[in-house]
Amino acid sequence: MVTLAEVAQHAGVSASTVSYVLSGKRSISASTRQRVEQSIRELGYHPNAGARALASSRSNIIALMIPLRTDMYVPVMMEIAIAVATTARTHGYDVLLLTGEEGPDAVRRVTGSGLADAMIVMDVELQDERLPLLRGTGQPSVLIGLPADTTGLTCVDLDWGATGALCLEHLAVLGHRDIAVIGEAPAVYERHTGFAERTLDGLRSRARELGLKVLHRPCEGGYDAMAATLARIFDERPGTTGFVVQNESAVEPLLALLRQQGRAVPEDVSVVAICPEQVAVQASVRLTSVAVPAQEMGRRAVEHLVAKLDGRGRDEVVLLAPELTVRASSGPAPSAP
Amino acid sequence: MVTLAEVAQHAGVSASTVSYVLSGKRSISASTRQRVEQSIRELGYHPNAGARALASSRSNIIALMIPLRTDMYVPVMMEIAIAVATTARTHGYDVLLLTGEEGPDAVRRVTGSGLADAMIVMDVELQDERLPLLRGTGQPSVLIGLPADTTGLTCVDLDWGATGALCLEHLAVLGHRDIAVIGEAPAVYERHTGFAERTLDGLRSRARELGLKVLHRPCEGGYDAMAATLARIFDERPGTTGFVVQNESAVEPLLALLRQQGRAVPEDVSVVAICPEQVAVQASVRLTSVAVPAQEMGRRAVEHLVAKLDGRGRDEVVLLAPELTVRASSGPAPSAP
DNA sequence: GAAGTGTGTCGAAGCGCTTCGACTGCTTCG
DNA sequence: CGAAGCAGTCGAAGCGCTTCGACACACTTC
Repeated sequence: MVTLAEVAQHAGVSASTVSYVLSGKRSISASTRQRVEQSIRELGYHPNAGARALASSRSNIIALMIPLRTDMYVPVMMEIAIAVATTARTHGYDVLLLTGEEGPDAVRRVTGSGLADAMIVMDVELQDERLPLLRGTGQPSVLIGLPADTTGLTCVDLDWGATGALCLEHLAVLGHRDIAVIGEAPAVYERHTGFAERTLDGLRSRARELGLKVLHRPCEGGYDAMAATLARIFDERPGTTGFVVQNESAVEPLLALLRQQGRAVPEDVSVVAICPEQVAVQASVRLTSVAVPAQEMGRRAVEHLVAKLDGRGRDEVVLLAPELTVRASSGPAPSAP
Repeated sequence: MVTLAEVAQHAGVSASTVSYVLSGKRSISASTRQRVEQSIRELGYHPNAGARALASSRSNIIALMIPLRTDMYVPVMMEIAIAVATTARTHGYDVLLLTGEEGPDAVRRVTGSGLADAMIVMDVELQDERLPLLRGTGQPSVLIGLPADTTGLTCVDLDWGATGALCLEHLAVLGHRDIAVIGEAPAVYERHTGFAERTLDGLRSRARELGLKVLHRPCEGGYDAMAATLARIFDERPGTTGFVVQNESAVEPLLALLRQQGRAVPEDVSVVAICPEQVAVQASVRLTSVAVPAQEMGRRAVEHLVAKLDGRGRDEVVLLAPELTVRASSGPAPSAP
């Protein structure tokens, strides 16, 4: 293993000079710099991470807490994680992967041990146990998701309320009056995950303003669950002509079942999905949808974190504006018989 | 920030004693141990990771390289990553997330800097650039996936050859003679990803033994691509009655298209899928399938790595035996007209 | 020409931990 | 009863780096 000292000797300078060449924190003459860089290359030197962390009390690592559960938005989570990792690298950081399993203890451990300089937390619940800890430590952190109380926190998220409203509006403009909302699995609502509730709120309040009727049904993914859910919906509200789906694994079943029942999309019923772009495009009917900007969220989270670590940036809630893309699954409501 | 020295002072012992309490590397009297543990708790002490790494030249971190691409098996990758992270924690390790982006350099960086003690590499290509590096370093590593040459490497993977053979056999036993294989996107084959090619080899060689005809077609996911692929298949081989699908995003389109064409599953054609359990169960027809044991793979990879780090364990190729679960998508071949 | 101002380099201290050898009392055994 | 062995503890060295102050030297500035 090559050390700084060996590089220094090889280049005929002192260790501190090599360090300054590496960090750029003091000016170094061009000739010395070149000599040192040459030695670094020749010897294949890599600074020891532990020593660096100890001496500088900076680990250059960002911790990322991902949910343990895989009952929703798996590809989204993955995309965020990848975006976080790659963005972090461009700023010189590595990413430590924590699963939610340890819960709040993970926050303590990472903060206390100096393992990471900062933290990104996903799958935030409205009253998340981790929040007090994050507020308490001096460590910068960014949430991907929005808790009930955001004071003293930095959050990045899609504006789910606006997303719900946008979907509703789109259907309203098309003349639909009776809307069914197919949501995530009941468990998602039970643990008060912010995005699910906010979407619903946005949807409902806009419906109230526009005088539309909204029926919300959580739904496990898959055909059987969707079939049951759909039956109940048409049972309660036979006049339903608009659907908003926020559950990737219910999208395709819904389309298949509608087809099976002889309800044409978009002639008889319109469907608007809230899902990753890929799902919307690959579905059997190209779906009018609001995409979840996963990459953007990951990137923004890291950038805010880096800003904080550099002393710039302050607590802030960043809500990304939803964008609705009209595709083939929505159209004018059938005129009443 | 609380240090070892402060704990020592608080407990009235020397720093080394506290260290030995923590590591258990020397015997400590029960009374001293208790006093120290008490102090640790009272002060909320967490050992500094950097200092530890420096002094012991062990970071207690495992690096996990995941693919940057998201053109296949995203949920599987995610499941593996989560399994790796949770298993690693039970052995006292944390996980550093690396994307394939940096390529081989990431291996050099992590190895050289002592950032991680060991490495798990996913998305292995048959002739992977990273292999020479992994063989060269003293660092233990485990591949999830199988390259062409495994000498000096430890690998964990599903036995894809056997998986292919198993699917083929199942269809053969049911009397199908003309089999179509719907594969991953062409790009996956082009970069010579081991699993895709091995599956195909296993399938084909068993087909040869049993005298069946096999037609392989790579396929991007989604309806349009699947429709084109399916048309070509029935065009070339109108007598096709068995399908093997290795591409999650082609599964549902295939089923829908078959239905649309009036071909009943499993009465007219049988479908066997190679996909995550969830996809098989949630599909519109419950699919006969071979599951990808993602969790198992992640767990095993970590356990092998930990064994190596402990000086136990040696290079070895672990192939998990595939299991085929019969569900509702496969049945006897229709007797020839 | 003395004082001030940069610029480039070095030496040494120290980050918080692990670990080795040494020491102290015991017990145990020939 | 002295030597040997062991459990339990301590002190000190050192892991590889960053960073602070000091210093040498070359310039400007009055």
